[in-house]
Amino acid sequence: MASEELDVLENYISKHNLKITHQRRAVLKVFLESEKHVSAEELYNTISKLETKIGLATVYRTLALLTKSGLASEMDFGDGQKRYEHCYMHEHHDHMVCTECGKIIEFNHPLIEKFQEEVAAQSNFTITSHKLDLIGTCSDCS
Amino acid sequence: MASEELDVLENYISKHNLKITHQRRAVLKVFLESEKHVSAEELYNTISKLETKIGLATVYRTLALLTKSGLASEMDFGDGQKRYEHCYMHEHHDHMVCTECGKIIEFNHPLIEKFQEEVAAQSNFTITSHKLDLIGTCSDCS
DNA sequence: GTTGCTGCAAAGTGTTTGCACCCTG
DNA sequence: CAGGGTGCAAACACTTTGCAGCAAC
Repeated sequence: MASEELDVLENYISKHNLKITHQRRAVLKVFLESEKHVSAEELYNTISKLETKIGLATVYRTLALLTKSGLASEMDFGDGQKRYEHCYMHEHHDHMVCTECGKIIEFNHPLIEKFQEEVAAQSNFTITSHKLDLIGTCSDCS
Repeated sequence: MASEELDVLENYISKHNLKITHQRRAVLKVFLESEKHVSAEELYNTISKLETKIGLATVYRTLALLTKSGLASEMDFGDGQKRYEHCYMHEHHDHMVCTECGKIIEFNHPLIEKFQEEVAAQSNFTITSHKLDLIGTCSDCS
């Protein structure tokens, strides 16, 4: 685990009187190595296949910690579970979700973002975040 | 209950060898009279305040039926429960969700729609549906 | 009178929490 | 060695399901 991300986590942890534990390192490591949109359960399964034995509750708690420290962000694609995405040094983007194979393609379209702001301004609405998901089938599945 | 919607429901029901019951009428009625984005629980509470005594399970089952018959559509705003929106003769729109008061403002921006299609086409992705939610605070709350 | 529908309570999900013990700093 | 962290199991919130009796056609 080379990483800047560990620094971010340790920084957050020391600022909040928390502690680095081997469980937290393990969850962070596997999270960073995982594909983009993991659920807590998937992360737990992956970790369990490796030597380390970690409780599912700890995975949830650590994901909450990563979210608070700015390394992960919670996503909800409506499949019944929260998914977590890397967000350290990672630009904003939206998603196309393939209903056949589950693949998630990321994209970004500056004009869409711009029009969102425009439309919000018309209603005096202050955007704090947004999500745009296109649901359908990807090129492999259609 | 004047409505065309009842016709749609009865039509779907007769086509599928199902039955019209007073519970189904009651759920449909209250659903149609409700504001745009109700949850099953809210619908259940509203119905319970009126004379009729209907089981929560029936509300869930009827909402599933309404969804299949094209009168309602399921939404997930990430607040932990499914919400249902009228969709018979109702144009597509997106949502601004106020995190303070829960208000949901609907909007539609043709160009945003257009760019979505454009960006999907670039990836050979076939859109079947999409959702765009702007999260933030409305004019009353900010 | 079939066959689908209902209410109830039990079972299921995914996630959170209380608690006694453990480990980090 | 103090205070936070962990595992476990129980608790949770929302939704679904099994079943015996009921009602619509």
